[in-house]
Amino acid sequence: MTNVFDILKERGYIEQATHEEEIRELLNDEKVTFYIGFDPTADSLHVGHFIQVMVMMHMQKAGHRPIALIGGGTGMVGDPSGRTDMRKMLTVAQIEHNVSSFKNQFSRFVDFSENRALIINNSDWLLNLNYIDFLRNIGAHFSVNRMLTAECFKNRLEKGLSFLEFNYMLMQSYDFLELYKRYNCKLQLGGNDQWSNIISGADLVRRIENGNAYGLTFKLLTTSEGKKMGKTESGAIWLDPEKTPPYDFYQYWRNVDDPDVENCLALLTFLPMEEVKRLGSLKDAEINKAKEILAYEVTKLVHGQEEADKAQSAAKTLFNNSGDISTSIPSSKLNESDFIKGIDILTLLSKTKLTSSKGEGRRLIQQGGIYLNDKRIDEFSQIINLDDFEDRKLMLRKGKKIYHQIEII
RNA sequence: GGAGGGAUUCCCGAGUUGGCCAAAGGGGGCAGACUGUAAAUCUGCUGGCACUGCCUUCGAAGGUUCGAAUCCUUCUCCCUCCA
Repeated sequence: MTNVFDILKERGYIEQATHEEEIRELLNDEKVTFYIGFDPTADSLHVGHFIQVMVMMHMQKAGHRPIALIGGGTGMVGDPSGRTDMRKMLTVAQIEHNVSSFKNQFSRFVDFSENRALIINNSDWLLNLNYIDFLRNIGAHFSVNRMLTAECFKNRLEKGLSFLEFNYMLMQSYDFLELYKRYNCKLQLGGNDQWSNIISGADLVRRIENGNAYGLTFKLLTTSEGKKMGKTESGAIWLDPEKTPPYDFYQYWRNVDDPDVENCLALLTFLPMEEVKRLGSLKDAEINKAKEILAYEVTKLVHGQEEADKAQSAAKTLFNNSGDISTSIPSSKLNESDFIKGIDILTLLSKTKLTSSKGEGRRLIQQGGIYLNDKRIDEFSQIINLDDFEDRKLMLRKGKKIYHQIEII
């Protein structure tokens, strides 16, 4: 069987390793308990987290034991890495709520039965630490001089860094130590923005326990231009279908830039690498096929086959006029009475949230960006009534690809 | 604690001899053209509404004035230097 390290490397996950060869051997020789930390800063995981989840799945498949460490304790402090300003402080209640949402989502991807994987909250040990003991036992091993040179603090040195956040690195390092002691966890994985925190953790385990601790970081999901992926204007792409509907989720991947297709396939699907490479090398309009597969596969992993099918057939209907109209197109149901007298288009647009104001609707119509049943609307005084419905349904479109179905009930 | 500097529309950032400021410019975003539901490019738009007009906005609250982002007072927050 192929070493999972090689698989991860081939698929392009790995960015940096503390001891590349040793880690490779370790993963080959024994069942390793490893962990990845997740700070509960929101009530759902997003696409950025998903890449870490993918790694967990790969590792678990190879027989290793993942620990999903939820940062109920570190979340109280806030990680300054990759931030130019201080994070908002979350309330204790918010954090607890987020922790439970995370737990739910993990169990969809990772098998937690019979201790094949663990989910642990670092509040278990962080919340009751004694300040003086902690300083003496842990703090003594950290050099401020060295910490200040760490990448994750550098730009914050110019912008300002609170002492609270400065401690984050110690907290995370201490997590590693605890997990090492409690579960013989030898390896910490994480996004590359965690590199400083990870090496300091491995270092701490080595100093205090004289143990073999390793760290490995993964590429962040970025576009070929280096921009972070998984964000849109309306915010992150969430794994929670309530926050990002499966159809939108599907469309996000359907629309990735050409040069990013191969990378996304490798990182976010389990398709064999030969297939990934073949799809990634398609040229011109052909690459649309690869994008369809990408969108379908990722949606299937995250939301299940049924939702993926729905999203795909909805997309095909809307863009190619083939396939079945499906419930997965964003839609609203309105009362028949609303349309007996008729409702003006601007009001309808804001009702469906397609536009955030009537002014915006007016502008879009002037510019020819609003379509009703595929016919461009050019009067913003247009009244919509029952005659515009076919089979009690009506399709609104904003721009080229944002659809909204209205159904009469 | 002391001395200075700052807070402007989604973001950055002009504007502070009071009216010509819904507020330059850039970024981002949205739409149109071109396309492959891609990128690049070009064009238009980008506070709200009952849209040739009205309303709300320039950290917060008051004040001066016919009129304030611009002047005065108090407050809040941020930054820099000093301890």
